[in-house]
Amino acid sequence: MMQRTVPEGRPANGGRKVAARNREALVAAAREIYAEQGLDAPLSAIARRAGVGQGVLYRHFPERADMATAVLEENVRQVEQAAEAVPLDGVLGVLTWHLTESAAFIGLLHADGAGGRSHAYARVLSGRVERALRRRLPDGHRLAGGDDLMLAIAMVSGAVTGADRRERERRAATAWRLLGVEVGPVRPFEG
Amino acid sequence: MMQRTVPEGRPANGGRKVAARNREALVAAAREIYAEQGLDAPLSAIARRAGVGQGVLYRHFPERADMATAVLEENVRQVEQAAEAVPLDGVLGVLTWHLTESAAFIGLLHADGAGGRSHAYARVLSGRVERALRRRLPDGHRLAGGDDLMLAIAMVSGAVTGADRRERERRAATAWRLLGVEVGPVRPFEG
Amino acid sequence: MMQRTVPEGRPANGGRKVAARNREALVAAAREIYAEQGLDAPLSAIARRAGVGQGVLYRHFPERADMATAVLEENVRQVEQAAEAVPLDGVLGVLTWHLTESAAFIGLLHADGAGGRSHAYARVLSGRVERALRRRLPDGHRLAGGDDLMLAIAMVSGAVTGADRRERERRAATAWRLLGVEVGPVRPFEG
Amino acid sequence: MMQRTVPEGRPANGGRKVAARNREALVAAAREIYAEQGLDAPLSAIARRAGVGQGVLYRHFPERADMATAVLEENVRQVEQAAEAVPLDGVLGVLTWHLTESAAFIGLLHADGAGGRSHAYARVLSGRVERALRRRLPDGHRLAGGDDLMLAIAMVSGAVTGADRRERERRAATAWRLLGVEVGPVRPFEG
DNA sequence: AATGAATGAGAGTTCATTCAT
DNA sequence: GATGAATGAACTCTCATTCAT
Repeated sequence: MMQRTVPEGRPANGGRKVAARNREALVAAAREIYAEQGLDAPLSAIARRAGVGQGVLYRHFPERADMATAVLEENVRQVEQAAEAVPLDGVLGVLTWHLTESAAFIGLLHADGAGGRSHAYARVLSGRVERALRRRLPDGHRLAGGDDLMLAIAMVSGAVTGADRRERERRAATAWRLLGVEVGPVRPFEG
Repeated sequence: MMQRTVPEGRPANGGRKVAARNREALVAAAREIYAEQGLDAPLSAIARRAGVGQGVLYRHFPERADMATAVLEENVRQVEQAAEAVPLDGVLGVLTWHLTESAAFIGLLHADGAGGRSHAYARVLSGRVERALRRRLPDGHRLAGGDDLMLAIAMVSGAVTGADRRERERRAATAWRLLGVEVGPVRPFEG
Repeated sequence: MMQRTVPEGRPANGGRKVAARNREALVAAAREIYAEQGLDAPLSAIARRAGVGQGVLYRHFPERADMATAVLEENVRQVEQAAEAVPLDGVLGVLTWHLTESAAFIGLLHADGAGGRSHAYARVLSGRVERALRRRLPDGHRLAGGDDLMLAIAMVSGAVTGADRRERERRAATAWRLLGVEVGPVRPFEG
Repeated sequence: MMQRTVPEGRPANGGRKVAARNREALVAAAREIYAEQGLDAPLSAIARRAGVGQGVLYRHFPERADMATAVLEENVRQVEQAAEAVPLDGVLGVLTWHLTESAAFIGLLHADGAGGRSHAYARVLSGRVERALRRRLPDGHRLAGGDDLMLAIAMVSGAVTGADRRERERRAATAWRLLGVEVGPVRPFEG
């Protein structure tokens, strides 16, 4: 049988299927790179890690923040799913896991906005986190009033920033304790 | 290759007297720029704001972090002075003022960075803040144990980041309340 | 801080086809600039002469020495080709031509520098020159022993540096005479 | 007895004696720094090593090359003194010692001149070396004709550049051997 | 649609040189 | 005369973003 040769110099164009796969690969790569290098990591590093060209990255995420937002989006979705399934302390455990693992979570919820599309979207995501938690929040809970809930999250986030992975988890635990809040096991949500 | 400089029409060289003035101008400029743009602001912006050449900045602050450390140092000194004069809630008020005013405060105390001279110094400053507060901390205070004290500060800092000035102050108050800690008036220390 | 680029009125992006052409242009420009200004010439001068942006230079030659090595590589190839075709005195003529034309030649073969990738490669090239010459070197030739051969080349190079073009050629001739070695016509190798 | 205090902020002004001492210190420092870092070493390093301000350096050596020339001048004087006292092979030994020790020697004799005062002076020094050697050169010596003598020196210089100290000495010996010239012990001239 | 090279604006850093004190 | 700070141009290197193929 003859060997079919791939025409040289013409990169494969996989069509729609590949496009979706690329998007996922980019988000996954971004999650890793952000964790390793922080949110300021060069976009080229993400594209490289994802195994795609820079152009693809721009096609899927035209603004720099879109990339980070996409990672955050996934995190938020997990928190929402957890809120469907487990009581408050469990949800907080999942949330805490994301706080300690994912640079995107902290960095973006914190982002002092110049505004812009993705800043607005970060606020949307922030609202989704709040709603997800609040449905599990019993009346009269310590954090039930005003924006105490989101503030507490920001505080835990503040407690963990700047430390290495192991230390982050320890600090998160202490921080919640100082807030007088019970937190379940710190781990990702698995349906 | 050697550097070839064109020495035409050079502005006056202020001489030795201006050295101290320049240093102060740089620190003041850095405080402003950090507040506006964050700790990653370009050094050139600081030099420009201070009205000096880039070389002057490097003479006074050979490493990037030295600049931020100098700002931090001033903040810490005020906290220490407050701790000499007023009781805990007052000191926390001064501390909180710095947390809400100065981007350099926590970013630096917290950085678990690569090490290096100024990282070590940041730890020294961190220790000084802790000692200053602890001497005013009654036994059995909520934050008396372990590193609860510094962690609480980091938490308030986390609560505060990303908001505008007015909002920052409100959030700081709420954050301390969530921690169950009484805080005096939020203001700079004036001997 | 992130890099903010102003993308106004950007010149055309030549696309992938120009890559090879750019590389060649850079090597050619480097050859000229090195000859004019020495191996320490600013890389920006090379990029400018080649008519490309600085980034292109770095893409093709990530380390400073890579650029010089590329020039050297071409020189060495010519010597090797000459060694395939003509007897010793002819090869030495070609070699001498490169010594008198190209600043990159000895500066690089000689650098006992810190090591690093391109230093290693320089040694490879040095070995290739030596082998190319040695295959044409009759037993018992004056330069047959030890590293006499490469040392002699370094000596001629030393004789030649610092003079203008015409003078260089004269000195090279004298230098070889002092070494008691017969050299053919000094000229580039043309297949 | 009262302690006499040195008036602060007024650097001692030692008068003429100190000026001479400073000049010597600078030349000595330059010799060291050049040996360590090459002729492109920052002038500030030389001033620092000499323990004087940058201004003093410029007072004594207004042009960059003046500094290097001063070092070279001393080298040349030693060769001249040797030529008064010992036969050719001894003088060549002293010369070789300088070639292997002193970056200034090689670099400057080689300097492809833009011209300028110190380039001219380098030629003067070059002439002095030649005359010093020639008076010891028997008629009919290998290097007696034309500029063979200086060319041979340049060749040895070329042989040694780029190697580390120990290697330089070995190469110098081989180089002189290839030139068929007998050389005495390689060492500085001590009256 | 994907690729990956090109572009060029900065950011960081280093020094030669001047000059008030 | 000496000191050493100031100046700022020049150089290296990095990326965000575009775009021919």
